[in-house]
Amino acid sequence: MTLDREQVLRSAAALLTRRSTATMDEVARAAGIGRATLHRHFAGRDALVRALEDLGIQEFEAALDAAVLDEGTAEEGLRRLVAAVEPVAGLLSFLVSENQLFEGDEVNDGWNRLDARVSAFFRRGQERGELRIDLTPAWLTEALYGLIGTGAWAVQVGRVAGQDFQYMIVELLLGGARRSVEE
Amino acid sequence: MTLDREQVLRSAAALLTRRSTATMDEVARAAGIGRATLHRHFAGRDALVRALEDLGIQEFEAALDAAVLDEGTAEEGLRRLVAAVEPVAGLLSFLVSENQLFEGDEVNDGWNRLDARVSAFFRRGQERGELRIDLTPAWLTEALYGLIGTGAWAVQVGRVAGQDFQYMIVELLLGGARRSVEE
DNA sequence: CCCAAGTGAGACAGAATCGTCTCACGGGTG
DNA sequence: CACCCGTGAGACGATTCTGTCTCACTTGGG
Repeated sequence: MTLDREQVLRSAAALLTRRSTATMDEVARAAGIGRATLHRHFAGRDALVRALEDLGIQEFEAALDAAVLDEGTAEEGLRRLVAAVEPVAGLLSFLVSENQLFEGDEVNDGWNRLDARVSAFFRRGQERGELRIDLTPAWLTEALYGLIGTGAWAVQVGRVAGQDFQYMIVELLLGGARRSVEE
Repeated sequence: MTLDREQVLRSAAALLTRRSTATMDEVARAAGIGRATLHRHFAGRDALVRALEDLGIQEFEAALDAAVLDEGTAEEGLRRLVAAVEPVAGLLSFLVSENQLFEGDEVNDGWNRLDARVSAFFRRGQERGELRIDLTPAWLTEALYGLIGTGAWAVQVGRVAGQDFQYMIVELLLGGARRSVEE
């Protein structure tokens, strides 16, 4: 009887990731609830997206915590991070592309905090000599987001096997970021 | 007096890349023309997107031709490709994200042809021993698209210097794809 | 100089979506 | 068992966008 708010948000994220113009009615149908009920819990589309943001930030932050980026090498940390992030990849990629919409009007500072943590992680890797220094932490951070989004989509359409998600991303990103002897 | 169709499409791409929900009126304003004129040349939003697709495919194909991927090493080919693609990066990233919308109903086969060319390029690189074989050509292709889109956005918001666009993408992607002695 | 073609601005109806409201239904609780 | 809260379904007006049309204006060619 009582609405499962989390389940609604997850199905909404899954739908909006594929089609960001989806109707409130479609979002409701996808969640298996009525449009009226959806409006009772989220006062309009903006509120829904805001709730998705909060959920995404919260889950991404949890993934960052779970990855304990401080421990071990940069490679180990990144592998843990990507593994922890995989279940949230769809939601995350939605928010990243959605962030481009909010034209600087109100950038969620929770997002900035996450950016800072990821960026700092890459910077530490550079300082320890584990990562190349000619690729900026900001770019590595953006590239990580982009690859996660691309990977999630590639898996969804069957272009990449789901079990290869982590491997593909980490190997590609890290191989590029890792200091190479040749060259 | 006569409408510059190409210029309209470019400004439309620039706008729609940032905000895919932009109104026909906004698209017209951005192009500096009236909404009526826009409708005279593109019968509806779908036709506009279709025209953008055609333009993007055409320009990407031209970039592929200009890059002469067959000549030289995979690294040289990729550098030429990214350089040739840079001016079209915005349009390209729009189409990639837009492609996710067309839910398989009518996949432009021109797009498949381009995919095949890029994918074949990576495969040749693998067969020649220049690229790692544990990352599939399909994934490398998707990753290239993703990084181009991410890079274009990062430059647009000032997170990455515009002059670093090519370097960042090629170094990251190639470093990951290139066979590494360590490991 | 005049005319034809293309354009911009605005009006207009139709369609789609939104947000709210009402009402009947059903499960859980006292 | 009866009550009550939350829900689904649908109606409703308001808003927004769309696509088409008209009309006056500008520009370039004859």
